[in-house]
Amino acid sequence: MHPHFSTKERILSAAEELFARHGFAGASLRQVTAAANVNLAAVNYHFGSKDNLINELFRRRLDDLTTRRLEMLAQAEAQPAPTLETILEAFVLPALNLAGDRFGGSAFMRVLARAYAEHDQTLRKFLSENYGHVLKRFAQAIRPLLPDLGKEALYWRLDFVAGALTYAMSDFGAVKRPPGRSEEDHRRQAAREFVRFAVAGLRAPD
Amino acid sequence: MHPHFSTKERILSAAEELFARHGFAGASLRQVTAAANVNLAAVNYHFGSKDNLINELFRRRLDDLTTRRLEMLAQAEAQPAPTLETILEAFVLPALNLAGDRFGGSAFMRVLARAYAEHDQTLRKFLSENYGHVLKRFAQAIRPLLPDLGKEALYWRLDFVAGALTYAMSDFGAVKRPPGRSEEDHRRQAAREFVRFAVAGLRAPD
DNA sequence: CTATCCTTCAAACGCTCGTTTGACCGGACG
DNA sequence: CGTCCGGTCAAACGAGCGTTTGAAGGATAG
Repeated sequence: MHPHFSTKERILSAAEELFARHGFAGASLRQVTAAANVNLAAVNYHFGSKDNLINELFRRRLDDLTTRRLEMLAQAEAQPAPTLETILEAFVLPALNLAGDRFGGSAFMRVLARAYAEHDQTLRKFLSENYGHVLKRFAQAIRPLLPDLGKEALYWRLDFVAGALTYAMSDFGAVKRPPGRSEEDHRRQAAREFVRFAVAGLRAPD
Repeated sequence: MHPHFSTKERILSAAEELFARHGFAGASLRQVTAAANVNLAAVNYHFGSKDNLINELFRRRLDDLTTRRLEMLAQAEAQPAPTLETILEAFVLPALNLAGDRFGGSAFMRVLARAYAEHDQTLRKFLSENYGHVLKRFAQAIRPLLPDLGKEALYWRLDFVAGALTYAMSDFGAVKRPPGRSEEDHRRQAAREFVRFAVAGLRAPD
């Protein structure tokens, strides 16, 4: 990789870290450009506005993430007898790999958790229009594997699963990484625990 | 709006709604005081600062919530053979009652969801210092009922349970109340679905 | 060489932010 | 009566906000 990062890339990375830490309204463009060692006006030159910078920040990561998720889902469904585990792993593992990305991936996961809590219309509209189909696609894949579950009960539980995943990704919880364990192992452990928990919860008798 | 409420209460309620919608940094004191029909300076007079207003906002709801949770937990443990279901109900029902509170309860749940995404030190420190003991208390109660589960796995799963509950109860979940059903019944149904899901998830093999 | 285009820069534009100030009101109390 | 005092008020404070501007690089093409 080229040792020198472009102005756009440095802005995106700095914004990712600062938005993760202080929120979209809480981190200013002056903080972002200072952290990126870039002139203040560069944001409006390259991205047009702060709102659009936020959109591009999501696009940079989510395009790749959704592609990989749908690829893994297709692989899972191509097998003769798809299991709930493999489908949930298709959802979780790409996010896990992104979170483990060498530069900024985990910061992006925290930004994503903020986006879920965000009720502001602009960002929610952008995300649901561009990436809303992925969740529906996974819901369709899970439905035939839980034939005894009522439609309403399934929706309840998918809500619970989404909440638990978001919560786990935002790294706020009581579980701290033990001193002797690597960050990589900690994430892998989280994914293992999550899939096990979610599968059992979804399979509970109606 | 509600002229018989005190200035402090009107500020807290307006702040709850606006912080839920726009975040702590995204909603200004001018918006809050305008919505509360109160002078701008009233916030600093009654609360000292915006940060402290946020703290008091959490204190108003969480003091009562944790008290009721611990009361119900004590009742569950007083029975000859406590079950996972009754213990989880002690955690869930008070939160659901709060969410269904006639004025502002659901807005507070959305604020709470934002607090989970918040990585800023001030709010996190306040919450963990004042209310962190509750989750530990429930963990102690649940532990003997899941003797085969490792300590770390238990904490992971309680994290998932708390996250699922929080996100399910802020109103951006998929499940809306059907027209023919009362709010009370809807809440009861939600509790049933959640406890069933959470019990199965906790009981998953380690 | 000059001309062109893309990018960077310091400076400034209105505007909104959280907070502070000092005056003013109205009931309580001697 | 006058004094006090918790509460409310309009106004202002300095700082920081997102965005815009116009000039200045710097590489490339003719």
